[in-house]
Amino acid sequence: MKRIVGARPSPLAPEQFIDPEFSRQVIGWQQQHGRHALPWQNTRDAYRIWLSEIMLQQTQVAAVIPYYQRFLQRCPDVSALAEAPSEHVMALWSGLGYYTRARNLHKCAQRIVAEYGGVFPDDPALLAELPGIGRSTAAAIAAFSSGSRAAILDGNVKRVFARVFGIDGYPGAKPVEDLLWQRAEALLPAHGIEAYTQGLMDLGATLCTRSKPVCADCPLAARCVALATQRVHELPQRKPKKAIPEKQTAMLLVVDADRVLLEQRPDSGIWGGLLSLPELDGQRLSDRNDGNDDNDDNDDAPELAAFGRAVAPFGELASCQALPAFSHVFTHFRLHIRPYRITLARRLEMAGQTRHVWYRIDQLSQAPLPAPVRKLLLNTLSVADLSSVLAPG
DNA sequence: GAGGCGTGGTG
DNA sequence: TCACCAAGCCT
Repeated sequence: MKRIVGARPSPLAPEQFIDPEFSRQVIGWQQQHGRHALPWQNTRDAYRIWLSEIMLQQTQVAAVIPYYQRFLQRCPDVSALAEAPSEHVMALWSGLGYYTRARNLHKCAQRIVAEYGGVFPDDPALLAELPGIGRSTAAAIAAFSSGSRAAILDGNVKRVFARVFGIDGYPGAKPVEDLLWQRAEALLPAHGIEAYTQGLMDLGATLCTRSKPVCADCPLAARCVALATQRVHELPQRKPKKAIPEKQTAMLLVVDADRVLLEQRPDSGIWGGLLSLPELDGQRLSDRNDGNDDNDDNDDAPELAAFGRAVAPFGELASCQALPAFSHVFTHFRLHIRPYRITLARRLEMAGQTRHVWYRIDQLSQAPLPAPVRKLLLNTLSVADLSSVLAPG
């Protein structure tokens, strides 16, 4: 860091927090008790480290591991990923959630090839300019792949710092987050950034957990403000929560011979860029505040004519059968889904460009589907339709 | 700067 | 059954 000659440190300058003992304790603990055998460890391959960091954003280790290994099999390096069709990338991500990550991952791979000759830069500031890589993820990638000295500040670190230093307030609030970044920068070790960075993550994931933290085993217990003041359970302060809205939609399960009708969703919005079932116009994500629960199929069920109009571009409606309704809860709203099984008298050729596709039922496992839609299709199409595909003649 | 964006596990 | 949680980034 540059220093203007003659300038004196302000009262809150990072120098105030320099504390070599802190990183020594974290590093020592990590080497003895931290995690050393995760699939993305013991490598300096920036591609593998980057992929793991993106998958791990807001996602737990156990959920990531199978996706990570399958992804690496199909796309073993950044060139393979850059050249892969977008639909393959989305299919590999299908079920992991936060699908903008997958589209940004693909874009990022193409930029690494085009702008950096397929080699990830070491500089965290350059990494942070790439799509899907923010300040913290850039620092993690740089630290693990090239030993660059840069600070991370993810949920684990925020929780550890809030407790060890007794920091009040919601860590997502700007002033609190600024303070946390200041600490994170100031506490960086002169050497051993890899073990230190991994150690902070491991502490947060295995000891300093949100509920039931194992303070007895913590290397920072002796200096932990929250432990000393019996405030471990109330730090970090939670985000103030609001009631989530209720929304509903009618999904159309249109089957014809060995195919089911799917629709590509817009890139922005829920399930962006995935394939999903067509939804009834006017029902899609419309607000609904009548307080009814799931299985009141009759109250405001769509008219039969509405189904006929919805499928008109694809065929002539023969019959329509309501399937069991269910709900799916997102971070920010609850979606009530009413699925309907549609049978066509005859299928029409699709005219012009369309976001719709007749997808082979026996290929659905390859399709980039939202998790609840995949479940619905699996449950509904289990035997009858698959047998029509598999049976000869 | 607040809100949008998924999913599976857990108590 | 349900509320809450888990390695953030983008607009």
